Amino acid sequence: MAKGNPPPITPAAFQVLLALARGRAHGYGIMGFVSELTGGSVQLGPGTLYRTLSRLAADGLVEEAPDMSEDQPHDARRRYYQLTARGWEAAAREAELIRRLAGAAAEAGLLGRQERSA
Amino acid sequence: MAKGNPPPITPAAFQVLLALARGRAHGYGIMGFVSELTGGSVQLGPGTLYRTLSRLAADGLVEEAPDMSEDQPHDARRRYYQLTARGWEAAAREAELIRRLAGAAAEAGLLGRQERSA
DNA sequence: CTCGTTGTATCCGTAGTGGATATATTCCGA
DNA sequence: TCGGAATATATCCACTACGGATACAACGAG
Repeated sequence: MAKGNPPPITPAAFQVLLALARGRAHGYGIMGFVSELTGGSVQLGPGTLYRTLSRLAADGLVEEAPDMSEDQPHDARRRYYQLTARGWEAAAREAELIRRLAGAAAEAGLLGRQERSA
Repeated sequence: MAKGNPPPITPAAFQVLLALARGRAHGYGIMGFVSELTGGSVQLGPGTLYRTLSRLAADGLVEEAPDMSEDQPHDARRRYYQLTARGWEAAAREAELIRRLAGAAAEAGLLGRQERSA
């Protein structure tokens, strides 16, 4: 599972990691979260989603969670996933890059001139 | 050139648009800018760069600039590009999305807990 | 029991990416 | 001024990610 060199994080993979950073979730829930977060401008199809999940699991960045929903009636179809420690690190690394891009965009005047101290 | 529906902005395309948002530049300069901005974690190969530039130009998001360097000895090889109005809008739209992702990452605790008012 | 919905999984065509290669121009040292 | 290294653009090819279609299992409502 765990590989020596850090595998590259694709855009879709980051969306999944970001969704799971807020807590464990199942595939369908991730789809909804991404669509909602991005206002519908990013929509993961089932193909992309489940293949991405499989690849992230194979790389040891996410792992299947034992399904803890006690208030829900327990849906046997759902498969819950959560971040591993390595997954969290990878997500944080990528998030830092995203933040830098957003900063550069702000400096270039692309954003509505947010208050930026520096 | 200009198309009816807004063409999707690929990751590489956004890097190029972001670089050009700071001012006109030539291909090789864009490569260096992207590599420097991202600390080397993102590197556009020549294939990706020039194909992306061609596609952006065909979509009317960038256009060739007439080369205005007066202090430089004028290098005839260089081809300068700059954003069009539509290119700026597309870049701004994409930058807004990036900013939202960064915000979500911060809320999830992925970033080093930057000061966020809300 | 039956039907529509939820949820997961796989397949396939398309497109973006990255690296190698080719070629022309400029710069610099001998 | 001659030649070689570096700069800069451009194209080609293999690989992989992506998106949509499709299939199928399990749940809930009537």
